[in-house]
Amino acid sequence: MDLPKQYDPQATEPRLYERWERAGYFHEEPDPARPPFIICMPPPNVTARAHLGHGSTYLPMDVLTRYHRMRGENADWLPGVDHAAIATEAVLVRELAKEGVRREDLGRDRFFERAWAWSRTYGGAIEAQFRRLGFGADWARSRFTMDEGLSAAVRRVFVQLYREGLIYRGTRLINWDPKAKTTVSDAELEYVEQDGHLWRIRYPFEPGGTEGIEIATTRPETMLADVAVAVHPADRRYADLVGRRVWIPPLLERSVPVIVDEAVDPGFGTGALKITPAHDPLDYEIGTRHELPMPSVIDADARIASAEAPVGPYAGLDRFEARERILADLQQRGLLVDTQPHRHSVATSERSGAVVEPLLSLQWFVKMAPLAKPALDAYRDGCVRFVPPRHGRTYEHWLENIRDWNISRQIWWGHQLPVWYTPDGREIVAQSETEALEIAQRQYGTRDLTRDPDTLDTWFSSGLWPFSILGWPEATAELRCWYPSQVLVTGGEIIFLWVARMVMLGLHFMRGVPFPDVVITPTLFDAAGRKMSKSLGNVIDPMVLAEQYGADAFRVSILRQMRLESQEMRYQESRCEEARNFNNKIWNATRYILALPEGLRPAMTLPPEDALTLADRWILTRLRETIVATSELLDRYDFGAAVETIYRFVWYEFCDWYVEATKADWNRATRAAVLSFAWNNAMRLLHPLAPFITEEVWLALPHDGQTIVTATWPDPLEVPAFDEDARAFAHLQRTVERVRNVRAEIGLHPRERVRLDVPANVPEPAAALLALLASAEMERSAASGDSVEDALARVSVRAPRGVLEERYRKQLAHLHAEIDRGERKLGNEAFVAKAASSVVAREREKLAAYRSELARVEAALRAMKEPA
RNA sequence: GGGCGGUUAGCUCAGUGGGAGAGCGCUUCCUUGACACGGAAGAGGUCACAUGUUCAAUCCAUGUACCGCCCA
Repeated sequence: MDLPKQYDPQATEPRLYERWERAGYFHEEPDPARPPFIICMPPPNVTARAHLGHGSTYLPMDVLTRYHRMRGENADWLPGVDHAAIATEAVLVRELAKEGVRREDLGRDRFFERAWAWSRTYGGAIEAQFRRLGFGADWARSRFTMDEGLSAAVRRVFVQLYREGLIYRGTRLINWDPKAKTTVSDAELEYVEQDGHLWRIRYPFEPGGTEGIEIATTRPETMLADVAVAVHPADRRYADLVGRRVWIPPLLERSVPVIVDEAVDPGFGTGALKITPAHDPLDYEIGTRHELPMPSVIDADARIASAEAPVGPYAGLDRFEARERILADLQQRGLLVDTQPHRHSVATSERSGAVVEPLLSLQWFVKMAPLAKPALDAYRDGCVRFVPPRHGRTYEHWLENIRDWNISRQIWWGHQLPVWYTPDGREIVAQSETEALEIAQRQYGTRDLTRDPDTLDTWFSSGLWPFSILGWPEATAELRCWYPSQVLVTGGEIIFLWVARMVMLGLHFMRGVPFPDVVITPTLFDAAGRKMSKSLGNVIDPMVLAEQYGADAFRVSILRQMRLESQEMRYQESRCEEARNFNNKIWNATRYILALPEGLRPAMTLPPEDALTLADRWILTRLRETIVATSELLDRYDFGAAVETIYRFVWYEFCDWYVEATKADWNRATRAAVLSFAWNNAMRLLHPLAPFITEEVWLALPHDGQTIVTATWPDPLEVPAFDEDARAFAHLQRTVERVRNVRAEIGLHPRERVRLDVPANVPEPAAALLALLASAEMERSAASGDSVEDALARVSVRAPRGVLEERYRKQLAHLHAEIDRGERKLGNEAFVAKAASSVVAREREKLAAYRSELARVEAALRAMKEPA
């Protein structure tokens, strides 16, 4: 076989993936005879393109599914796409605007058709990218949150929760996104630090008066809707002002009372807080407590407008224009006392980036407390476990401070509420229009219904994901076998947005948690520790990396950096290069094996144990240990350590030592079988992490079956281990290093041979190996030392006296220091008395070893000084 | 303001109550018949700081400083 010197992933990867998918290796049917291993893919947005973050979040799922598939489980990774209501609608509205068309001109039905068409076109894009990265999801089962089945599940859940009293309609303070013209939930806010101002403003006791109370605010435009000024009850500065009335500037057309409330922070600003219940969450709470009126002065376009309070000349102004005008007027009236720069967090919409305006509005809500309780209990009872565990705190904290969830959105793309109204405003909630009409006829004697135009928050449908994609509410085999799934893998930022809601809804509708384990993956940053963002220009496109270095290299580069406990990960592109080099190393080791002159037998069997050489025994022992360690690490979701373990075995043990050892003549009889056996096993261990190159190599070597994808996971019991021989080989390694060390000190050219005196009781194969690996010529000297290890330690290098003497002196200094340390430690009565006996014993052993080493070095030094 | 995490070699990060580690980078040598996307040898760290617990602390506890994430 003639293989190129360098591995070419670009030519290999797409070809292999196509074959895998066509052969259906990623597809499974529910099979109660085997343990299930199910992962529901967090559905990426239909608008999304693969970015580096998908690497850290989605790669572990692929690794786990592939690993469990190889273990013979009923393993399936269920993919899908989310309809991303606000983001998609924004894209479509922009597209329409280019054609000069408004959403309303098109009409709801045609808009909906267009959104569907758009989703069909772009929804596949990210799945194609995932394929390029080697993700082995069961694409035939891919679902879209807008599919008919999933939509039916959404209606069913809405109707049931409504009938249970867990969904209601009411007027509450909500977060209004004035750009997207819709509500957004608390969880969709992003708090952005901004430079603003803190203005001190005097509210006079009399219009035109100079006496009054000073308040501090960052939002003067909301003054128009003020209904009170509040101070802390214990704040003595204002005690005698409580109960008085002050006039609201700048119009001075209304007066409001000074009240007390515990929620006021006396240390912030002046300690006096203006209360605007209709435009601030804290003020809303205070207003509710004190039963204050709640006039609104800002409309859905974020402009000043009101029928409930005078807004004077500001009517029609944008909220930020109004702020400037009001400040100017306050200044003119002498009511603006002070202006300070002030940095604070401003709530913005995650989707549109607009500054969110709290508004009072009639909306639909889910009553969360009754759903949160079981979700909290499930966590506390250990039915839901977070990895790493500390993330459980976030989950707990959110559920303990749960607030009702605003689920209605004023957009068209999404699941329209299954709610109809009679002409006199009674609400009917039903699975279908037919059912709604029946109810209307029966209860209210009318068939004149209007459907609520709002749609549901996208997260409402994703909350049902773990069972809706299995066919719920139909009683499918998938639902029976595959609920709950085995593990959820996702990013920390959606623990409450998504994870907690899935648990709540899973418990409520399926009577069980949707997954026992939740693995939270780290957030990706650039090498300098900055978040990746387009504006910073530091984003790295995984597709570019895959093209440049290969998908395997990209995968290994990410997985290798993942640490179980860390919450952030700095990505360095150099890691990708290293991983590519690693793949090239694998490739070339394979070339070596395939080019062995004696050839490979097609069957993958090991020679009889008594034929195995020292090196064979060592690499097989290490292989077994590596299999055990890798399996344990994958079971614990410790991907970084798993990669590291295999990496070490492949490069530093198999390639650097074993392959080199097989170049010795005495190793010829067994090497072909051991090389192909160990390499076959190593490829299987590595396959979940780097699927492509392992398949390519596995197919080229002796193997059983059609593909490594469904090959069995290596079994440590099928690999013989020889602990004692492995230790002897390790001693040989140390001896080789020692000799190389001296060579370097002498400055010997690599091709020049160094001469060694090797004690006669070092067995011939070991001596030959030593000579090969250290590039030495040996002469046998008298047997010495009572074990092979000891004899190896007595191997001596022939080198100029000065070099050796220098070397011995360094060794002596080191040994004296170690012996001194050990003697002091063992001489300490407290240590011997109180330390664990095993620790003391180990110290004694170490001391004895150092002493005999010292004797050996001293003898060598003496022998060298004696004239021959 | 609340919660959580980090500070170990130039960089990115492992790690353990008992002799400081890896990869990259750096220095020197090497086109040895798998691989220069390679091989060999080497330099480099008072494990942020302070106090405490302990026979023993980089590791445990408390505090300080700085950095970051999430939430309000």
